[in-house]
Amino acid sequence: MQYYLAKTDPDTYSIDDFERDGVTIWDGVHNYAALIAIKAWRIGDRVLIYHSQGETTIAGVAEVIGEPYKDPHDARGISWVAKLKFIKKFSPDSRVTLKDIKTSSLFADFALVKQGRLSTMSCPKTFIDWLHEQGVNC
DNA sequence: GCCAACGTTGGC
DNA sequence: GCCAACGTTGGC
Repeated sequence: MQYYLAKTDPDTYSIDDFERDGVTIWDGVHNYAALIAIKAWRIGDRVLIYHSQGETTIAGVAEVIGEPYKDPHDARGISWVAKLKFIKKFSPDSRVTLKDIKTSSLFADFALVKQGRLSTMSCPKTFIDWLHEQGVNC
């Protein structure tokens, strides 16, 4: 089971929207490097849902429940999408922030820090271990 | 194939 | 709301 991270602008689609929907098709990813991550998603993998606006935080967790497929609505045939199930959201005052991740200085090589505009990425195991140490139940 | 111009994203 | 970073596009 692999961990990934997916960014979303909470003004467009927040963890609360996701909680309400329960299941969603994760779409809107067009960037080549980000698509590599989506295409690698497999059923049972976990995806950390990250808010990329406002307080930049890890807001919750999702699970991949459908194999990725080409976005039928993308005229150019570039984008891929996959079905995600809402698992949990973290209470707003206990969320791990981008600042926390940066100040830990352990993850300077992590794409979240190094490649600011990448919208989906895989998470190194060291990062997940660190999250667990922070008390993040993911 | 290169690179300038342009558009978009994300962080603040 | 602004702007830096950087990915993408288009002209050559």
